[in-house]
Amino acid sequence: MLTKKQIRHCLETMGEMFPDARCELNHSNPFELLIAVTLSAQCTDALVNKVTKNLFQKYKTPDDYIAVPLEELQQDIRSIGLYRNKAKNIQKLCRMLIEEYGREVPQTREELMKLPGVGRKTANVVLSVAFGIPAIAVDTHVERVSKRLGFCRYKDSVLEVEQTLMKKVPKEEWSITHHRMIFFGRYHCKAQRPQCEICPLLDLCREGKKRMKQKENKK
DNA sequence: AACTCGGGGCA
DNA sequence: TGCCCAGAGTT
Repeated sequence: MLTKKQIRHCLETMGEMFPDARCELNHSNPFELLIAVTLSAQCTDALVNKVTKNLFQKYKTPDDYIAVPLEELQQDIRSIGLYRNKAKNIQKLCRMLIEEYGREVPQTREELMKLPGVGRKTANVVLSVAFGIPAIAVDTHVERVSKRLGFCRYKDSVLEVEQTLMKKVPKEEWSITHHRMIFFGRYHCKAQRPQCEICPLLDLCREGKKRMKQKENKK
């Protein structure tokens, strides 16, 4: 496990590697962000943005989403995987916003997670990106990077990864931290072919050192 | 903890 | 073709 100081160094380096790290999902208000993040599960944000470009022209409010038949909304997001369930969830979610939350996106994790299709990760993205409330959204990238570098233990659950990060990173940096780790994970510390050879963090990365040693033995 | 949903993008 | 993608819900 890395120390707080080492983790800080890692995060700063990631910030230098990806100075523009931020949420890339199209949105102009919390409601649109909520829809976009819900759609983004298990698919790339580029694809989500392609769909929401037209979607947000047609649907502005929760009422708009439930005014059409389910089949129509499904067709409108058809190019995204899992679109049947996602369309169903969005309509259910919009009904809840109308009936229980006065058409406003709730601003607590507990309430957000009551919405269908909204888990802990989505709730944390909405909190931090839409409302500026400190949160660390742990997706596959954040989890993988945390485990490879040694921010946490290999066996940690997603929730444990989040709790460890919150403990080791100052609150003011939670939001930027998850974006930096996501960019680092997506473009550099990839799931398939991590670029350890050119990684500025190789010296303190337990997985990287292991991989480089294995490579050395093969020669 | 394991399984399922799922079309598009990329090697 | 095969494999993965800014997960969530159910068993």
